Amino acid sequence: MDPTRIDPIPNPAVRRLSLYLRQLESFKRKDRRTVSSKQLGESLHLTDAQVRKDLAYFGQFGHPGIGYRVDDLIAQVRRILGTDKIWNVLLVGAGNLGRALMAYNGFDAKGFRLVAVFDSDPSKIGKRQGPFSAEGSDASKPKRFFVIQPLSELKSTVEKMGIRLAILAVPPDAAQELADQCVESGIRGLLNFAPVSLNIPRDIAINSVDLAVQLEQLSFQVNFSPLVQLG
Amino acid sequence: MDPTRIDPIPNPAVRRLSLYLRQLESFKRKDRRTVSSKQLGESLHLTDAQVRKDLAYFGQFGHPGIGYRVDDLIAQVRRILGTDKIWNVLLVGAGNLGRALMAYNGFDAKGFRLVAVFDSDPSKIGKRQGPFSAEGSDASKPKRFFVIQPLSELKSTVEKMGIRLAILAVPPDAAQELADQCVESGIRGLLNFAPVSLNIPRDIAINSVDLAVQLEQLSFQVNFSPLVQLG
DNA sequence: GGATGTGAATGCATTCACAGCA
DNA sequence: TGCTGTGAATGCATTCACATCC
Repeated sequence: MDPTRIDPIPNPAVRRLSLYLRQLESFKRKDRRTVSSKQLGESLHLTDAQVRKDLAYFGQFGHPGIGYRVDDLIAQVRRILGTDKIWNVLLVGAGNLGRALMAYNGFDAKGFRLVAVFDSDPSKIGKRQGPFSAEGSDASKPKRFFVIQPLSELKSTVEKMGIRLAILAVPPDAAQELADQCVESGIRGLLNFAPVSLNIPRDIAINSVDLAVQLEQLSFQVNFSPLVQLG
Repeated sequence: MDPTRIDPIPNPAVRRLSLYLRQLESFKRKDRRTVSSKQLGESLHLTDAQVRKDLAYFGQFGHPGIGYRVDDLIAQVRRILGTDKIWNVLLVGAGNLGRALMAYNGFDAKGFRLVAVFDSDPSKIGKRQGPFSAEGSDASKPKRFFVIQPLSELKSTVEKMGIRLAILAVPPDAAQELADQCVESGIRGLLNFAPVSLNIPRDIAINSVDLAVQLEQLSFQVNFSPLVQLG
């Protein structure tokens, strides 16, 4: 009817896209040149049909009789996910988790760069965190460090550095208030580690990681998965 | 046909159960005595029908005209998730993320207790980590610390302490090998923070958290959500 | 009135199965 | 032969709508 109507893309397909990318990068490290939907699927415990359908939502990337060329597909998936360009990311919260995130240096290879850290605790403002050296990785890499900024500088920093993504690693009580400040400052996507449900405008992307929730899921599965039939 | 056949429980329903619990605990802190499916749903951006159906998979917990009694429902959901009893949890990996997890003290209130930490790095073995004091929380609480154990003690510790859950916070290259060791030691559920797809037996529960995947999902949504129609 | 629990209806996502291409 | 891309069929999950109860 409406020719401008685009086929809806299943959310689960987008989630799997990230897994395909991760797996493809692993294949590339092993110098694999091509991979079939069957092989890619098996490595992730998915069916070949699932893999083909997911990728086909976004274009025709495969070659009948051959499979998918690893390099090409990596480039395509990065483009689709938007990580072919670098995203500047900020962090709110310089507590235990925040420090672990600052020290984590797997961001850059994935297209994300942590560029600023904020905290509301006056005793932390202005303090330098780092330098962080890569654990178990090339020690000759340039060491990074961060100077903790006050929230009063949030908006200006977001604008100055063109930051669109924020990671929230703060106590639960403070999370909503700080999420609001991020949104007001122009942030377009939030990764929330606080164990609370945040209210944010519909046009802002959000993703939450709650450690307790993850463990509870394991608890349930370990206890009851053999007894109750899971769907 | 088969009277022993139990209605399959949708996986998404189990995931939401954890969110209901979190939200109910928040309502309890605000001294709410009862809550309706509509109110609980709105706080999590879900429909009331969704909430009722999810809870009804597990029993009849509500009261027509009243709603759900907060205390009762908390107890029921905890029982369903299996967190009415304490789970001993071990951690593999005393790196940056591992240290953040050791310092995190939100476990206990949720029914999980971190009781042992392992690392393969000989220079870390025997070292004490901590004491950890609760940030922004009651400083009078007993301070905890951990002595890093070698992997050779994994199995005996799992057996001695009745540990069934493990958190894997290790580099990607080591993750599969260490997951295997956990399984061999009797671990029944794994929470994996390494950015790799693990192969484990079907009867072992697994849950993975990959920071890059989370950020990629945001990247996609921010870039294309207004353009492409998401399902 | 105000709320639950639940079959029935709808809407999504996955899988099947096969035409078509290298 | 080996593999993709894709309509059609199936299987799940969500929503509707209403009988039922406080």
